[in-house]
Amino acid sequence: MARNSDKKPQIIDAAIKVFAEKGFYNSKVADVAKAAGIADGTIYLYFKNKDDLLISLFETKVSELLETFKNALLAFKTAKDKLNEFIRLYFQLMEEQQDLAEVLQVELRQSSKFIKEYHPQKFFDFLNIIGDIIKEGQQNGEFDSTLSVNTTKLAIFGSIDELARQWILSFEHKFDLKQTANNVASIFIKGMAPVI
Amino acid sequence: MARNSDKKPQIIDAAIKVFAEKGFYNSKVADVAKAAGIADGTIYLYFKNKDDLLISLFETKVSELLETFKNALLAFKTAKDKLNEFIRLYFQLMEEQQDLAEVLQVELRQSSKFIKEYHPQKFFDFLNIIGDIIKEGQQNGEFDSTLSVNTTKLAIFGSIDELARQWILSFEHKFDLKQTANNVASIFIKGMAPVI
Amino acid sequence: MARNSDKKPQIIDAAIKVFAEKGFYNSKVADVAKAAGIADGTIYLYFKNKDDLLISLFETKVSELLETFKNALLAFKTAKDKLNEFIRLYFQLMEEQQDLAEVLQVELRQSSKFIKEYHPQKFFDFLNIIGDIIKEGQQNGEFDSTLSVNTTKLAIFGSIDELARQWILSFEHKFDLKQTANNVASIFIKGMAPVI
Amino acid sequence: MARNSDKKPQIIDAAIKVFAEKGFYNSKVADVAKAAGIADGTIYLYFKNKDDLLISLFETKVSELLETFKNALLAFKTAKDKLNEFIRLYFQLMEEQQDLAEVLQVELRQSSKFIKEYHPQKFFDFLNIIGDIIKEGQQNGEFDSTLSVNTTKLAIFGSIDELARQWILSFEHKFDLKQTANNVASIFIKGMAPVI
DNA sequence: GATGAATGAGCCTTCATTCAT
DNA sequence: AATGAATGAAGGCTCATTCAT
Repeated sequence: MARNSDKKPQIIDAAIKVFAEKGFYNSKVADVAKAAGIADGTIYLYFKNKDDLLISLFETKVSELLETFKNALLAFKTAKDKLNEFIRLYFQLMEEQQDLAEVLQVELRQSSKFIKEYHPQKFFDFLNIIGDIIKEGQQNGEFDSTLSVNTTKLAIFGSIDELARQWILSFEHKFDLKQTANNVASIFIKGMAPVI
Repeated sequence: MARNSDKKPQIIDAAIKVFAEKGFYNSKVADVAKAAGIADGTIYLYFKNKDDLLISLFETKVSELLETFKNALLAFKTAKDKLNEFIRLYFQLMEEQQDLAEVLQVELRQSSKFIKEYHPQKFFDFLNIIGDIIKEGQQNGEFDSTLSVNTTKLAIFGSIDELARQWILSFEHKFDLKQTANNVASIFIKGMAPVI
Repeated sequence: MARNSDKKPQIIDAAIKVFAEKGFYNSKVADVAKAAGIADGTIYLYFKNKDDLLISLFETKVSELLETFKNALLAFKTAKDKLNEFIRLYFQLMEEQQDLAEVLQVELRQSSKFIKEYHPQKFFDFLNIIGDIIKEGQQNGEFDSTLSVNTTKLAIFGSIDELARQWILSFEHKFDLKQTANNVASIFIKGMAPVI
Repeated sequence: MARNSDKKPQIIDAAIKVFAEKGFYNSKVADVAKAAGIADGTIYLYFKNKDDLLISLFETKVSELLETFKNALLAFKTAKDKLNEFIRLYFQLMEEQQDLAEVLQVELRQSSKFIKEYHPQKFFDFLNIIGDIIKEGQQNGEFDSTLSVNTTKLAIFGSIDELARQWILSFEHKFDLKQTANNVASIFIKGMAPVI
C-alpha cells in the first residue's frame, strides 16, 4: 500500500517474526509477505529467493549486533569488564529481541550448513569480539596466556548462547538473566585467571 | 536385504547419515530409504511419519548416550574427575560419530521447537548428568555451592557443544580435541571452585 | 487408478489432445494429467518436465510416422509413384490424426527453436524420406537431375504441410484432400520432370 | 528517449527482435520494454495487452508486406514473371528481415490458433496475391486452368515459406537463396503449365 | 512384511498488468 | 504521457504418504 516506505527492512523484520515462530522451513514466503503487509511477489523485488531472504537477514542483523557490541565495549577498560559487559549485553539484547534471538540461534546453525554457498563471515566476526577480549586480557595479565583464544572464545560463546536459548525456550520458570550473566562471567573470569 | 535384521535401527542409522549431510528439511524420505537399502514405503511400517523418524532417532540415540555416560562415570569418584571425564567422553563420542553429532546438535535444536508435541525429555535427562556432577561437587566442597545448578549445567553443556559443533564444521585446521577437553574442563573446574 | 496400464503412451496421447486444443504454452500440466486420468505428479514419473513431455511426444510420434511411411513406400516401384503415395498418405494420416497433426505442425516449429538443446533429428529423418525419393527419381531419369535435393524436398514438404495445416484449421469449406493430393503430386511431378 | 518519436512502431520493432529471439511465450513484456528503451507500463499505453501487441505487430507488418508486394508486382506483365518476382522478393525480404521472418512464420502459426478472437485476415490477403497471380495465369493460358486456385496458392506459399524458415534456422551451410528462388519458381511454372 | 507406483496437497516463483507519482 | 514499484493470480514441480500387489 504505502509506496514509499523502505521495504527491505520491513520484510526482514517480518521474516524474523515469522521464522522465529515457525522456523524457516515451516514458514511460507506468503506468511512473510502477509506479516510485512505486502504482496507475495514484492519480496522478490528485494530478495533473490527465500534462501536469500534468510541470508540477508543474517548479514544485516549480525552486522548491527557487531556494531552495537563494538560501541558498547568502548566504555570499558579492562578485559574482565569487557567480558562482563559482553555477556550482560548479549543477554539483554536476546531478551529484548527474542524473535531475532531465536532466528539467529536456531536458523543460523541450521542454515549455515545447508544453504549452499553461504559462509557466515559476519558471525565469525562477531565471535572474534570475544577473541579480542581474551587476547587483550592475556596481554595485560588478566587471563592465563596459555589458553587457546580460538577454543576459549567458542567455549564462552557456547555457554551464553545455550543459556540464552534455553531462557527463550522455557515458557515458565525463566531464570534471572542478570544474575546468570554475573555468574557465568564470574566462572569464566575465575576460570581463565593466570596460574600463579 | 538381510531377511531377519531389524529394520528399525537400520533405518535410524541411514537417517543419521542422510540428515547429517543434508539436514532434516532438505532430506527426502526416499533418500533415507535408499541409504537404508529398503523401499520408501517400508519406513512407514516402522515410523509414523518423517517427524516421528527424527524424534525416534533422538530418543534412541540420546538414550544410548545416557547409558554410555552413566556407565563411564561410575569409575570416577570426585566431581572434578567426573566432569573431566564427561567432557573428554563427549568430545570422543562426537569425534567418533560425527554424523550423529551433527544431527543431534543441529536438528535437535531446530526440531525441538518446531515439531509439534515433541518435548526432548531425554535430552534434559542427559543435561542432568552434568547437573548431578555439579550438585555432588557442591555437596563435597569441590565446587562453589552458591552456583545455580540449572544455569551452570547449561553453561558447561553450551561450551562443549559449541566446541564440538565448530570442530565438526571446520574442514581444515581442526583444533586438538583432547587438549581442548582438558582446557575447558580446567576452566570450569577453576571457575566453579568454592570461594575461600 | 489402474495401476498396471502403461502410462507413458497414455500420457502422450492425452498431451496430444490437450496441446492440439490449447497449444503447448496455454496447456497446464494439470490439464494433461486430467485428460490422461492420472494425478499431476504421475507425469513427472515418466517425463522430466513439461518440455520433456513435448519433446518425447515428438520423438515418439515422428518415429512412428517414419516407420509408417517407410513401410508404405516399399510397395511402390517408381519415384513418381512413391511421391504420389507419400503425399496421399501424409494427407490421410493428418486427416485421421488431426490432433497429432496440429501438435506436430504448430508446436514442432515453435518448440524446436525455443526449447533449449532440442534438435529435431527425427523430423529431419522424416524429411529425408522425400529426399530419397527425389534422389531415386533423379537416378532413374524420372526427375531433373540438376535439382537440389535439399531444397526441393523442403519445397515439397512445405507445400503439403501448409495444405494440411490449412485444411485442419478451416472449419467449413474444407477442400477435398484426396483430389488435392493428386493435384499437388501432379504439379511436382510435372515440375520436376527432366528437361528434354 | 527521443521526445517526439512515435512509440508504437518503436515498440513493435523491439517486439519483433525479442519475439524472434525467444518466441512469444518465452518473452516477457519487460524484455520488450527494455529493448524499446521504455518503461514496462508504457507498452500498455499503446497496446491493450501482450496478445494485442503480437496481433498489432502482425497486422502492421503484413500490411506493409502487402503494399510492398503489390507495388513490386506492378512492373511485371505475365503471370510467370509475377510469380518469379513474388518468390524472389519473398526470399529477399525474409533475408533482409530475418527477425520479422521468424516472428511471422513461427508465431503467426502458433498464435492465429490460440489467441482468441484473432483471425489473420491480412495474412489471407497476402496469400491472395499468389491466388491472383494464378488466376491471371489461368485466364491468359499460362497455367493449367483446371487447377484449384485455393489449394495451389497454399502449395506455393507453403513451399517458399518452408524454404525461408529452414534457411533462417540453419546456422551454417545456408543454401543460396537466389538460386533456390529460381528453382522453385521453375518447378511451379513447369508444374502448373497447361496440359496440351 | 515389503514394495514402489501413484497420489495430490502445497508452495515457491514468475510475470502480465495496474496505478500512484 | 511516462514511469516502475507493487500486485497477486497462476502453475510447474516436489515429495510425504498411501495402498494395491
